[in-house]
Amino acid sequence: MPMHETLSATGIGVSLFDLRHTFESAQPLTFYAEYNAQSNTLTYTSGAHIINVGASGGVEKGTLLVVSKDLGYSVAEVTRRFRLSDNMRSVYKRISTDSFMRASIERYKGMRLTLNDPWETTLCFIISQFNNVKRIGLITKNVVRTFGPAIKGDNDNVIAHSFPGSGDLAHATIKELMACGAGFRAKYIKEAAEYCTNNLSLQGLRSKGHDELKEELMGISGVGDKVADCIALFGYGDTRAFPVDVWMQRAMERMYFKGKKTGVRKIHEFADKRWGAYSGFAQQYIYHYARNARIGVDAKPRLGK
DNA sequence: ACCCAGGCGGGCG
DNA sequence: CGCCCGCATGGG
Repeated sequence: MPMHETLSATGIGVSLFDLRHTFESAQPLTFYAEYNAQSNTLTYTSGAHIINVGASGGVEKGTLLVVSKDLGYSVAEVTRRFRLSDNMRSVYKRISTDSFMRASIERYKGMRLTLNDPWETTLCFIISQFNNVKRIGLITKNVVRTFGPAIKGDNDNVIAHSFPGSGDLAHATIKELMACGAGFRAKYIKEAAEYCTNNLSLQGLRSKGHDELKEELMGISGVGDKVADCIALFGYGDTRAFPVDVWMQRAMERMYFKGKKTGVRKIHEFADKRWGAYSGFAQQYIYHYARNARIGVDAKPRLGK
């Protein structure tokens, strides 16, 4: 009879932190974590660990309550995952380049970039292609439930699944992946899993610079320029990365190119010149604002002064 | 019914 | 190179 492991908890002081905006801004945790808006709490897995995070207090100054069976691991995990060492005051100073950016920062103040496992990020964003946020989450959770190693509770009952590693998916069949709803991405998922298990060490790319990192990532089946930017940003913390999806393209054209059709290359050049190593932060604020305000679809954004 | 979604691979010019 | 097309599927 194993000793009953009890949960323990501790609080971390945070400033300029908003759990809801962070969760809702279509980063990897959006696709496989569980968020409770009522209690402002988030539950997710990290390896075989189950982590519970609750945010309280204000956005300017608040507390992150961490609850788990292994506090040492979990506090380190939360600190890394939510990039708590980012000084948002200086980030905002660096990306407040115009009234649109100031409006987005004001509206989504405290939204953070997250830093996730490279393979988890790769899988999430292969699933993301030509897809919408709700269905990305649906498919990702199906894949986790189907292929992720079981996490068992005190009664030996399955209470959750770890995120499946590339090795767990390398032997998946197309049929099984289709049953998860992956559609035409099933082939990409299988090929990417095989490649990242047998031919490429994602962990080994951590020391690469922006350009070489993207180039290596684009060697993975189902990973093109945009998905490579997402993996670089959310999986490696490469904040020079500036993913341009359809929402970003429309918003950038509307806000910075007088509404004219503009190629992704030009948009990248513009972002790099304007925000440099902070482009990834700028991107997240532009993306989240654009998607919620439906910029370029059916509404005009209201700008601050 | 119709259009769209955090795009990519492949084929063609 | 760049351009163009098909692609599974469910939400709005």
